[in-house]
Amino acid sequence: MLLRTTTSSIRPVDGHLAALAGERVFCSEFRYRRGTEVFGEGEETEYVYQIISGAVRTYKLLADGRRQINSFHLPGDMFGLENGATHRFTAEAVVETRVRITKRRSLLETMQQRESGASSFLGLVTRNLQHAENHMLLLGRKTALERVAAFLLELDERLGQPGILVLPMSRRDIADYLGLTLETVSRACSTLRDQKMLRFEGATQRQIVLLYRKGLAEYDA
Amino acid sequence: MLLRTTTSSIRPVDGHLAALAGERVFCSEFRYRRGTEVFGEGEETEYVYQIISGAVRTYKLLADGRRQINSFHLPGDMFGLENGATHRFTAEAVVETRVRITKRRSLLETMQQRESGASSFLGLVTRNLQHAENHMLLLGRKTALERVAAFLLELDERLGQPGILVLPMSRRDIADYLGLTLETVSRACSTLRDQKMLRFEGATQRQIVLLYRKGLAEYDA
DNA sequence: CGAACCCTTGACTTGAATCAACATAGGTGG
DNA sequence: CCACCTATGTTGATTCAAGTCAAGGGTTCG
Repeated sequence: MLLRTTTSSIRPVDGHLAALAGERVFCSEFRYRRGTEVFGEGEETEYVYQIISGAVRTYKLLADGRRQINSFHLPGDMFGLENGATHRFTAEAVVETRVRITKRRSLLETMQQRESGASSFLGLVTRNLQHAENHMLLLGRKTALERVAAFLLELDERLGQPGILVLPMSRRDIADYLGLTLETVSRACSTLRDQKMLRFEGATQRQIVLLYRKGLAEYDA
Repeated sequence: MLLRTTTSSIRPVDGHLAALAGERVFCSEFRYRRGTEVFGEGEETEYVYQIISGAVRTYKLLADGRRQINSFHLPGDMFGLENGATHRFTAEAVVETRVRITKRRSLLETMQQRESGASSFLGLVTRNLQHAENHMLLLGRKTALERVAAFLLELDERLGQPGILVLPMSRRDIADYLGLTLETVSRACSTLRDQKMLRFEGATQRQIVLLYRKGLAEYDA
């Protein structure tokens, strides 16, 4: 699945990845077209990725095609750094996405030399675990409306622009993240719109303005 | 909630916890009555625990009482060791449970002195994350029958005695782990019994003999 | 301009939840 | 040892939240 477009040959760059690993780590930039795979479940964990722009989804599949998206990765987020030798899920570009790539090996070596590096790695895994724990509560016990409200608040926090969401992912992606169907997600959004908690902006339904975050937070429970 | 019964004063013991942390770490044994809290969400992470006998559930609650059990901890398992300063969920004894307790501080210090110690801690967090990832797939996308089949296979693997399960937890606990109601869990067990995939043994419904694990694994998908 | 998506909405179906009744186990105290 | 009580578990009847099926409109892009 190497549909990568190299936009710059191997060179040192600044930013989180480089900062985390030290100046001597060399990174390169790649570009993934929407829908292309970054890595697959079971593949060797050779690289570590950081998103420059765009978005990536990581997911697991059941034999009959049912999909569960673990998480969305947005600009600034690192992903693909794992303890084991193989990836436990698939990563795909949600939209045209630029990523910074580093050899896992060189990053880990640099990490081990530094106190803060090791705790960064642990911190990364811990943050993922924490997110997973909260998501299990959502998937196991929340209603459709609560899930969608929680999703909107989560993305609102992560996308920078408070109150204004430009979602990179489709309703189907959201559904597979929240353990729902795309129709149910759509209906929940419409319900929240009717309740004046949000408003669609512009031509598409992917630009959302949050009008009453307190109300959403109450749904979030 | 300090209903602990000290069965031995502070003394060194062998076993995983001690082995992991080195001989110099002092542990003590405690006993928790069924239903008593080991630690609560938000409490300081002062101790690390390892189960000698019994079982512990860790869970999160919503405001209205809905509960999601993250995981069950069985003899040999460590729990309560976290990166942050506070626990992210509550831990309770499912049945009368004996645990070995160590001061988190002394364990972590000993860990930091050892190469293998640090990687053990990371390994622990990674295993938890991996379990959570699989559980999200279950909670988000599997049917009731698939969930119960997966649960039985998971416990079969972890309880040592292959094919023979003596469940320490109630149907309600199982339900709150699988994102179902206790009635649905009960019905699923009955269905699997009618399909000759399992058999109840003895007086209670908590002793289960797996008759056809291959069939269960197919449900697991 | 047409084709492929994406999203919404309506009608209906269904899997699991809820409500309810009952059986049995296990613990307690007389 | 038995009578009682509370926990727990099963099963049946019914309801309901979310899934499925279907139609139609809007955007995007080759």
